[in-house]
Amino acid sequence: MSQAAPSLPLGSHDLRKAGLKVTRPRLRILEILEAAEPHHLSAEDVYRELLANDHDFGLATVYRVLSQFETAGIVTRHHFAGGQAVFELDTGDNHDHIVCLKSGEVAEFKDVRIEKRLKQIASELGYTLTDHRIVLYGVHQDHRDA
Amino acid sequence: MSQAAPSLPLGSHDLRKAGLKVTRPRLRILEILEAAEPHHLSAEDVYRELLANDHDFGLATVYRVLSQFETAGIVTRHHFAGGQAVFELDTGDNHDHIVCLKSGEVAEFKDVRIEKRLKQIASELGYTLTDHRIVLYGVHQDHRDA
DNA sequence: ATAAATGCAAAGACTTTGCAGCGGC
DNA sequence: GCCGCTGCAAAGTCTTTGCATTTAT
Repeated sequence: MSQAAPSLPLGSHDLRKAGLKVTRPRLRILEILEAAEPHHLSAEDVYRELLANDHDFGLATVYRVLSQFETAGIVTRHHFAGGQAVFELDTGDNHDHIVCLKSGEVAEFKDVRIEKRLKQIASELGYTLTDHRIVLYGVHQDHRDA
Repeated sequence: MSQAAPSLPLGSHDLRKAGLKVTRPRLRILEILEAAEPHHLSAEDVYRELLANDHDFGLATVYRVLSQFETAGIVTRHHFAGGQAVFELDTGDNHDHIVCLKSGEVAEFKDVRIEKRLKQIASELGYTLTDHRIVLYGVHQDHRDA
């Protein structure tokens, strides 16, 4: 009987392209990142998710894979708070973030005007802009009280 | 002979205002931060500076003092690279930073247009903006080759 | 005098690394 | 079968903390 489903799991392509072997941990981590809502997960978050649904994987592997993904441009690493790094799938749209100081929630936004202006500023200072990070800190109206 | 100089070392006022005792380590750290060029020092940087010119102070004290200063609003903590935090005197002008990916140098800039726009964006998302961080990553023209 | 600040060393949080065995290709 | 990947545990880096002593007020 013929098999209609794709012969390779989703995400394999990205891994191949990055020169990474298609392994179970890597695929699962990709899945977890894709499914994540909000998009930002710490290594521990990913690890817990793995433990909950899978056989055992090592935390070290999570860190290794996330670092490899970062190098490959598959994920982006952020340092919102301080201690822990968080990772998110790099969708290529290069959005920015706003963090609620009361609830810790992270929302996303993107603004072309700002990006244009930043590029201009960099240029005025003698830099060729490669990337940028904007993090806004504020209080969301739903958490004024807290 | 009368003494024209102020009776208290520079910086004492800021410390008092913050409810912190005026101690030698705190004054020295303030001085070091004021003199720093560029403005951004890691705890280790401050520590080395202390060791070079003073009796022995502990690295733990440096961290403690910098944290207290941060709480008091005297300094701001940044996480440009990843690993190490860097500190700079909070001059109140709330400028932003651009990091050269080749040399690691950090330059500063300030742009009111961007700040206005960010405030607006936050507001549109339902947030009251408290603070923001912008870090640009690029290559300075002097380090294209490196 | 009293409470706070310091130094030291030890502990902590987060992340990376070494190595023997397992698993894609 | 080969080379890369994984798990485990150990090491690393940066930062914080406990406690006895010193210091500012």
